[in-house]
Amino acid sequence: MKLNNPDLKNDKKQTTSGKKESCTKIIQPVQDALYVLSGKWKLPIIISLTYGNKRFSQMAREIPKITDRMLAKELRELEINQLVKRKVYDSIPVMVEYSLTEYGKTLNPAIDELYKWGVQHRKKIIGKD
Amino acid sequence: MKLNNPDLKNDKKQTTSGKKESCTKIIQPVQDALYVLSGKWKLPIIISLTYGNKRFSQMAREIPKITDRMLAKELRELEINQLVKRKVYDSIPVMVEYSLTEYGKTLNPAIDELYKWGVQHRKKIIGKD
DNA sequence: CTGGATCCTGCACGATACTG
DNA sequence: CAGTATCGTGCAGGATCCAG
Repeated sequence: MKLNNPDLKNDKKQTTSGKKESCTKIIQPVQDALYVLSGKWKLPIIISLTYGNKRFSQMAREIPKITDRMLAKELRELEINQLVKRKVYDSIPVMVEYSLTEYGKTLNPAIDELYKWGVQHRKKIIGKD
Repeated sequence: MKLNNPDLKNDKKQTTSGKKESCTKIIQPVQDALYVLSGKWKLPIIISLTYGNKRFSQMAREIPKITDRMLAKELRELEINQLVKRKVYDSIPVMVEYSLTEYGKTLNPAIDELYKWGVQHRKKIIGKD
């Protein structure tokens, strides 16, 4: 299982607004983030968990159109990347509770901005159709 | 050429922090955003352009590992989605200048958060290797 | 210099069936 | 309930060559 972006290499501080420095310094960390969040379902899963700990079937119901296979697969990757925690209760039948790790919660500001942009974008697209 | 997320449908206001409402209301706009930004290169291209208008070959040099084919393809999609402007100068040889539209610039906050998270993440990963 | 045309490959993702 | 196993497929994206 691949854990890290194979291109991980350098490091530097900077913010996207203002400075003139080489944009590749910005691009690399963004690509690192995209790598961990890659795929169609990781952000939806994370969002689902920011609204409370959930069980597998609960998430499967809440996330539109996701399949069991993809849910299981992406949850596994998110767990490996320590964004998601998995807790098994030895009841019958088995019950599994998923939750965000503290690290996972640090994605919240980024998700929030994406959400806000998405809302605007949706308005723009629907408006002119 | 597909322009819009085929699942475009509803709309509502909300922010990711705080409220209790159904998370699917959050998921949909985020997926809309991801749809427009999909692929390995769209954000890197946009970032490159937030640091100034660029010509094709300039971007090809600045964005690590991108191929001419992908650069052309993704620029086309970004132009269709009105995030990027394309201006042709009738010189010999032809010169083309790309720039962000005002709309494209509205992605800045989201990119900035992704960048900040990416920097932290890179530190975390490199730290424990 | 700015791309387009072709060819090729892997893998992301879906569908369906099955299990402890 | 919480997944796994298997199969099939499209398409994203790389490599290479060509063109106005």
